[in-house]
Amino acid sequence: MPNWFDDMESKIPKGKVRTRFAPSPTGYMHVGGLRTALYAYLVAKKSGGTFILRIEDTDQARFVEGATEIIIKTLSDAGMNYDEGPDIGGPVGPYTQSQRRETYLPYAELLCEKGAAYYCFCELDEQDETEDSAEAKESASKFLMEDDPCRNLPYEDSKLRVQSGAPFVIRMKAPRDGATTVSDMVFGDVTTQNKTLDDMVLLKRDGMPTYNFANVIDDHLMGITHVMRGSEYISSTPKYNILYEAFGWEIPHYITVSPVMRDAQHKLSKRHGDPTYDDLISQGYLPEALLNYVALLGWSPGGEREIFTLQEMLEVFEISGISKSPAIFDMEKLKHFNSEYIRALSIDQFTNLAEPYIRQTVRNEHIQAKAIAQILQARCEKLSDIPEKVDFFDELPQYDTELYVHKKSKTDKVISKEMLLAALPVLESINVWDVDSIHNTLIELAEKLEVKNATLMWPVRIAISGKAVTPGGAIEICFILGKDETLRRISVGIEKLT
RNA sequence: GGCCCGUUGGUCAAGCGGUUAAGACUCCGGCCUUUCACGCCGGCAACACGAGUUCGAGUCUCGUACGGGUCACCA
Repeated sequence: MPNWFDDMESKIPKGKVRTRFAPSPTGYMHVGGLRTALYAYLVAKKSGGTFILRIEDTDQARFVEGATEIIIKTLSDAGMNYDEGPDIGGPVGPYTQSQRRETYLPYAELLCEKGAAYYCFCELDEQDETEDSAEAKESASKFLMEDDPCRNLPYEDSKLRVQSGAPFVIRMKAPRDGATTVSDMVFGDVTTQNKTLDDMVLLKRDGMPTYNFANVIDDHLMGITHVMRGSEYISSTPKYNILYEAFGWEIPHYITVSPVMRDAQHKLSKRHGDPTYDDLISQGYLPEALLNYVALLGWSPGGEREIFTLQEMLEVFEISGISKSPAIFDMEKLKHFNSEYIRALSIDQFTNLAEPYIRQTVRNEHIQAKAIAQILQARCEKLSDIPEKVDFFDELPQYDTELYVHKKSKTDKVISKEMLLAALPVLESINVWDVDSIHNTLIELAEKLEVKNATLMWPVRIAISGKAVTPGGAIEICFILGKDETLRRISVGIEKLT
């Protein structure tokens, strides 16, 4: 038994909740991962506990440059600050598994000594890497379910072979009879017959632990009290329990969450073209909105309320509200959350966020981004929609005169031309070009002409925007465009209608 | 295929043996409005199926169907 273990334990505060988000650094953060992180964060912080980030990079072949940084940045953008992690350290570090390499072997050997694991010298390389076929898998697992010849090797003999330099892996010696019951805070008690458990590898030939083993060791060493992870791991949990028991360690609380799906049969996956966290952000979704939406995929606070800040979630989050069934990610609903969050922004916040998007198509310096932002805010679902919505400010698009025909406003091409002809001189006579004077002038004109406001406003808006749908009405657009450009566009309209 | 898990409207979901089975998104009407949107009002739409248990079942039990997970020296 490595004697520093006890020291390690004394560094962990007693009686406090400790959770961890333990992603493998793949180079991106997926939506499901964000949700797992969120739940882990909430469980810890709700009770004043500790939230830890641990990087699970035991697969050396999968190293991705900068992947850890992406995870760190995402967590920080989303406001989920961790108390211990690879970049900030902590009492039970390091927090990157590849840096804890030497930690695992002694524990695996301890298990061998205790007879709960064994050295295995079998060569299984043939069906390595490329072999993915069901047949290969079947034959491999068949082999494992049969008694591995190494399983019953006397411990001393194995030890000798190891010392002589023979390559080996260490496998867990799963019990062949009895049953193991796992208590999960979401799924309840799940009982598995031990004979269905395989002798999973604990330590790989390269000396690195497998994911499962590293998880057990690190969760214990780091004092994790609540283990949060996806349901894909639920069937290996009985093996975890057997390991914990072999060590004589306390079994943590398991909180298993079902996957976030693209549709009824497929998980959300980057491979299949589903957006990652970063994709969504660059599509103009707000981190807060995404976090809020994702929280509700698979968890419900029970009431009718749906909008929660991270702080507010902390107050209402309950593990009992987590659902067992998978949830399908619905982009439409995300959009709804996003527009709610956009509308809740102050005008300055929104202007700051929107300006870069506005400037993608509106290059004219005379046009105020803030003025556009003002009329845009209530009709913006996501930021990336903005350039296309405001492009007409820069340049009057080519448009079809059919746009002047609108039944509800009682306009057709003939009436529209009359309206524009009437509007031109009165607009020209305005001295102070502000919203009020434009408004008053046009309303007066409509009265004078004895037409409803819409009959006048519709053609004006079409003439100055060239679009059927615009952010804001005719008056705001006239104002933003400025007097000269407004008059010019109206003249263009008159010509088009002639 | 073995083992494990799940199943309330198109989607997210509330419900914990007695309800007219919430709410949100989407969609469709209507109102408001200078368009669209926002907002407000209204509408369509669900307990997978079959047996039990019970006075009574979306809620409990068992089967069936469908879906998911897992069965790697990947995580």
